[in-house]
Amino acid sequence: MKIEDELKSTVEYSKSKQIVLNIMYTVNVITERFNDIIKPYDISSEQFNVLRILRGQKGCPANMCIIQERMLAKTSNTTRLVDKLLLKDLVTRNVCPDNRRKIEVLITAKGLDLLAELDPKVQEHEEFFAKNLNNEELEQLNTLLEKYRTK
Amino acid sequence: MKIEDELKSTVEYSKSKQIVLNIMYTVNVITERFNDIIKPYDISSEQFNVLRILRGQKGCPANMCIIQERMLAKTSNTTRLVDKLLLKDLVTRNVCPDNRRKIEVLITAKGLDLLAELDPKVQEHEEFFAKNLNNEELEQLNTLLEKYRTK
DNA sequence: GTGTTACATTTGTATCAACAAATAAACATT
DNA sequence: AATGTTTATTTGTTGATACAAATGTAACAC
Repeated sequence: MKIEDELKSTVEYSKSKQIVLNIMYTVNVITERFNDIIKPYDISSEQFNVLRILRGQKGCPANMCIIQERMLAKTSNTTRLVDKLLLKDLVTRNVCPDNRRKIEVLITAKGLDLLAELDPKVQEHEEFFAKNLNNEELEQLNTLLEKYRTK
Repeated sequence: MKIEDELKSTVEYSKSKQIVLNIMYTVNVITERFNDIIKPYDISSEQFNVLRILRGQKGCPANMCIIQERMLAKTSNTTRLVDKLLLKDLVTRNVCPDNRRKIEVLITAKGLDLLAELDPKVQEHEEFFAKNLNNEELEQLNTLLEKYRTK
């Protein structure tokens, strides 16, 4: 469905405006569905994102800087995100012995269990939309997005 | 730049995960730049969005339902968004005489002036990214996004 | 070793978003 | 005309976000 119709617009947008609104709108569609998935598990999508980053570290502790640069939304407050995860025993947080300015954050077994439980649901979510495109189209979309955001 | 590199990932993602992260990341890149533009004007991007919807009404008042269904983020609180615009004299709000459950929201001359001032900057913003793609690629990207989010 | 700068993270504050519950008017039914 | 139902909007509350300023630590110059 055209973006003008999704947003019930009476006027047609320029190509470049269409793209911006189209991407923004698509994110909201994706996010809405994703939030439904993780809602029963009592974590936010950004908290989930941090957990996934920590798992990606494969046992190697991550400091705040590393988490920040791997997060989707760079403006999020990493400290308070980790605070929340700490309260739920999904991560541990310790001052780095080599450099006391740094913080070592690690995912716990409980955190890993939660991710393992979510994995199939998250995969299903990703494939729910991806199944609308064939393999070549998926490649194209990825490539176009990469090219689009070049600064 | 590949999404894995943007997010400094050590592992490669599945195609479907790439798309989700790619779209999410691209929105953040777009939004970050857009917020820089509107920041000096002391309105949020959602407030700007509501103003644009109201201008699109071409003098015809919009009620809350109409605004809501045309907004990008359907979960936003329209009442309080309009509150903020009202405080800045960018819109007017009146009870609809025909149906007192409804509210008639109109953009003011001041609101229209603000939009007129922002128009070239917003257009420049949209074209900043769009210029990375040729006309055919822009079409393709729009089409792929539409197809992708089919439910 | 003292002072300066850079780095890593936290905290304060004000604003904004999410979701459920509440209100209030219009419409339908008997 | 009283009753229940639907529609349109608002409000309460809790939690998240954004940005600036503050804190504490390390590194380096001299």
